[in-house]
Amino acid sequence: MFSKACEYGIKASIYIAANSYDGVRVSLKEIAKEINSPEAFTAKILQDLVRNKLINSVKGAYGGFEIEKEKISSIKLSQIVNAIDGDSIYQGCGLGLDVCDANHPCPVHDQFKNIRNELRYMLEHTNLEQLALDIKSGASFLKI
Amino acid sequence: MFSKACEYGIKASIYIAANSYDGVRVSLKEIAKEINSPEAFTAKILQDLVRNKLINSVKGAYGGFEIEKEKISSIKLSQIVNAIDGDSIYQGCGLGLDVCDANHPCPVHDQFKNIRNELRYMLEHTNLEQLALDIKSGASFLKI
DNA sequence: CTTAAATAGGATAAAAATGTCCGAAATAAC
DNA sequence: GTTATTTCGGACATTTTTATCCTATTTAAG
Repeated sequence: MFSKACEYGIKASIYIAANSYDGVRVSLKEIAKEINSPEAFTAKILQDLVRNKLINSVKGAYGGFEIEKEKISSIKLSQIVNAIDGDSIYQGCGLGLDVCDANHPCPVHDQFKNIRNELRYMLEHTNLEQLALDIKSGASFLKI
Repeated sequence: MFSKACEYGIKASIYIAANSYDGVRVSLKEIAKEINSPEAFTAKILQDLVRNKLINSVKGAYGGFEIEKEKISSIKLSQIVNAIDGDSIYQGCGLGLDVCDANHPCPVHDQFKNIRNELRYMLEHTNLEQLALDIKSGASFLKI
């Protein structure tokens, strides 16, 4: 469904959010360990999220990544997916046609429209706070 | 959502079904042209579908690909997707966890469960006949 | 039997995604 | 100021996906 990069990006964001909730800044090393991802590759993805202003980074000793507390509940999964994978998951035709709309539908246009819309709705209405709280309470997991 | 291979496989199957409906066998060359796909790559995918007994092939002059008429309505999209991309689209965790179930859910387990189930239901309940008839009537398109 | 047309399948190539390495820059602590 | 720590960013490497090429095999037609 998502690229590996996007999976790592989502998990990293949730981990950062869960810690920022307690005012704790976390390092790349810690993030990669806690979400079980390759460190250097994760660094690239975090850079991307920083450039998209979804997370903040602080260089140097005692630096790391964080999200402003007030912002945590306003960041939607869709923003993370969009920053990393783009919008092809919403926009694109299920069978890869360049043009695919009601006037010129691919064979599965209608069937996919529903599913894509639900996926879009879900991603646009799920925010980092919900997900971070479940991690903090132990109701959900980022690895194994 | 699907791999290119799977997109080509679905489109090719629909094109073959639409022609088999009229008792016409079609060649690789014709298929690739009509679904706008690279010929040699499409050949590999068709071989795969033949090995999975979803379509039949006939070698030699006047050969090509076809689907038994009675079988067209019984072939579900899910069978084609399964033959090419495997079942990761149904089974896999949305965030790539090796283990992700109700007891040990990833942060988006519940949200994805619904969407994956709807996708699965749709693929398991959409058959080649429906899709082929729309192509024949001009209600849907395989290219451009 | 010969020829032309077609799929089968192995080997190879190109492109994209994933992953690694290393030096530069920034920052806190001493 | 020096040092240790940490992100940034460019270059490179590996793996997977996508795509191509070429030969063998099969089959209908003449």
